[in-house]
Amino acid sequence: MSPRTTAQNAVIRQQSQRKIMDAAFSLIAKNGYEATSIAMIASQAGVSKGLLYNYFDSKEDLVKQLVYSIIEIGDDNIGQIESLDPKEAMSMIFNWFFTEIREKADHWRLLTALTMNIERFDFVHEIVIAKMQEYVSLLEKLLAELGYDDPLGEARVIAALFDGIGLQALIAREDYYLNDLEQFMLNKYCK
Amino acid sequence: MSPRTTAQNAVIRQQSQRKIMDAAFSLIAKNGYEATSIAMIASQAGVSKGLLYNYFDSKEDLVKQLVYSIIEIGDDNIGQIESLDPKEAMSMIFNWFFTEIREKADHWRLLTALTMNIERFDFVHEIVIAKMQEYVSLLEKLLAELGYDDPLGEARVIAALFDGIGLQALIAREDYYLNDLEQFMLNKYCK
Amino acid sequence: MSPRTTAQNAVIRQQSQRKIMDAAFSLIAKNGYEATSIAMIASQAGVSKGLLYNYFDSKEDLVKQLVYSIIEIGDDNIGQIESLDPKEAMSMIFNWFFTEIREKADHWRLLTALTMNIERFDFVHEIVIAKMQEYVSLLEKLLAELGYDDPLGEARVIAALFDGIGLQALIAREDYYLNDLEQFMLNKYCK
Amino acid sequence: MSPRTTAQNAVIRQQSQRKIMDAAFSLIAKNGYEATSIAMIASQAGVSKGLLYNYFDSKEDLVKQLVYSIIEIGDDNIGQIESLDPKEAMSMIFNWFFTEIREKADHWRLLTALTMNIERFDFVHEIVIAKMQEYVSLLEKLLAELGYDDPLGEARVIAALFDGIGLQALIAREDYYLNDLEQFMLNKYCK
DNA sequence: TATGAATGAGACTTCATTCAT
DNA sequence: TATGAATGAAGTCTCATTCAT
Repeated sequence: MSPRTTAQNAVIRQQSQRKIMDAAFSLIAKNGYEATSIAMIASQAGVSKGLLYNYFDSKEDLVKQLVYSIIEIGDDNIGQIESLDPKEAMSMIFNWFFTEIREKADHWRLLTALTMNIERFDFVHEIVIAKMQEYVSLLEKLLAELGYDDPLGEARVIAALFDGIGLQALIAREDYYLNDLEQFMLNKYCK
Repeated sequence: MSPRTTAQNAVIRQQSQRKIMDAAFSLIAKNGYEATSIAMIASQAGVSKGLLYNYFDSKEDLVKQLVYSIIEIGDDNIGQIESLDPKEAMSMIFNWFFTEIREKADHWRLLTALTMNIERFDFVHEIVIAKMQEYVSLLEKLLAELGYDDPLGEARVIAALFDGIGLQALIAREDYYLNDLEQFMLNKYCK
Repeated sequence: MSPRTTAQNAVIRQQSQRKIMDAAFSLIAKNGYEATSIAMIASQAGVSKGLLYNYFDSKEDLVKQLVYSIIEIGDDNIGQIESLDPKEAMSMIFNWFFTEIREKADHWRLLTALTMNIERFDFVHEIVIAKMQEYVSLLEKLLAELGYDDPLGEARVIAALFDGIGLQALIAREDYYLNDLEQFMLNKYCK
Repeated sequence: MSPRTTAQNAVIRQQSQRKIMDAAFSLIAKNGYEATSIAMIASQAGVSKGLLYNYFDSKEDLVKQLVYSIIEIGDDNIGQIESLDPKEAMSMIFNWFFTEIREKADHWRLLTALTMNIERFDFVHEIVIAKMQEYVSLLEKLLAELGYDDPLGEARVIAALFDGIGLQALIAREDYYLNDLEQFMLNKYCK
């Protein structure tokens, strides 16, 4: 019997990696990094502990790859926005944000949880801060075009608001008044 | 050696408990729950590990008591505010908030970090949500008195803003533009 | 009930350390470093695995302390020899060596085994080489005084002989002809 | 694709086995038995881990076969020597020994290292002792013919010397005075 | 014959907790 | 009240070995 082909192996490898990363993602998002053990991840992924180390150098490495895969997904949004007229752009940003919060709550949860762990995962920290800066700049530009008195101050407030809403949504879950907040903000900034 | 009186013992007990909780607080706020060991706490408190278990049933119990003690400290502020005129009250709340962020960053850090660990410390979760609700109600009342159109919506925004600013201040540390934000908000809501 | 006194604790600590080091010593001398697990050491010492780490930072640290304790024991012999007349001195060195081989075979075994592990325990390596050099120098001096043609060459031969006999004794155990060799060498060099 | 003939298969088998044993040899000689993993051996041999288990029952079995193959290589030397005149024979043995030490240091290293692991590889132990005995007998015969007083004692000394020099050469590496020792011994025993 | 993904026992180590004193 | 030596469960990670292909 001949051995598996390279292509077959590639498929198998990718499937296993996917299973492990999915398990790691949901568990860490729910319980945090320290409270999630390799044994739990392997068990939820339906593989042996050992296999995990075929694909990731360490628990830390697994989390890093997890973060990178999440970040990549969210990356291409800003470019599209720059060309729109300011009001539409604002409205699009808000829409994007609330959609994100609703549909990818776990991404936020994971990143927020890891950001707290500054000592160990300062690269997440760096990334998150950089992202935030980027959004503040974009908002500032739009708000200036819309004629606001203090566009930078206002942009910072909106950025803080995003973080706060994200955090609250994370904590409150089910019954959080996301819709109300969204309406309120659209009225305030995009009317 | 005459035995200690009951009163003396009570004093000793309280001092030891205080030392332990202070040590636990500063260590956990800095390094997180999982990264802080009982040995570290006992060592920094200057007591033995054994003694710690005279006063607290477990590490988890110690953290619970810690959280309760922090929450209590912050509790008596709301009462004083109710009697003021709305503008002063708003201004006082903002002032209280920014002072809190500046001077008790560690309290925030601890609570936020624990809140992430929902599975294990869901009581923190409950408390934090209840507090938030309380503040939203107070703000709503004040904003209504100040004639805002949608006082509830606005109150929720402010509450989210507080959380967001708190989170960002936590993450960004040194160079965060707290002063600018404070001025901006005072201008906006208390002028 | 009052806690143990410092002195009591010191005794307890020393006893436990002794038990652990003795167990580690005999097991590693017999099986080698890699083939001896912490679990085996703890079990033979009659303590828990955890206790071992109260006294030693790591398995490697345990071995280092083991080696240092062995080396210290053997250290004070050379000084006493220098003052004797050459023949007596030679005889004393031989006597010391054969006694050592006979009575502390396990010391030799441990050091030889670790010396093989150059990558990990190069400090043993260094120590062993330095010791060897020291002995060669001493022997050279004595042989020169005894009128040998090539005292350095002869000293090197004797040093190699010591190592060879040590190694063979290690390997052959029970039935090795140590006595015969001792007689032969005393006749040859100290007559 | 016509199936391979039995003969072709035999060739392939032997080549693969050779590659594996060569890799195992160089790695274990360098790093020791425990520090050399099956994965390393397979990788250096350019075959899969699975294939290795087609030819060897276990890691231990691989090492055994390795040792046997090394021993066999060294085996045919003694026969040739018996017919020479004693002085030439002695000189030849010495020459053979020093050549061995110089050019096949890795063989020595491997055997010595394994010999230390008596528990696990006692067969190496047995073999080495038997060899040693054989050489002692041969030397004794030659030394008797050369008229030495105590040929057995002298033979044992030479055997021990060989072991000692081998060990020291192993430990000291680069700067060891092999040449000096060789000259010294040739002068002493073959002049 | 040959591959390498997968397993699982076992290695070292940490740490909350207990208990004799 | 107070100590700290001792425990043991659980954590991360390694690696010889198996097996479907």
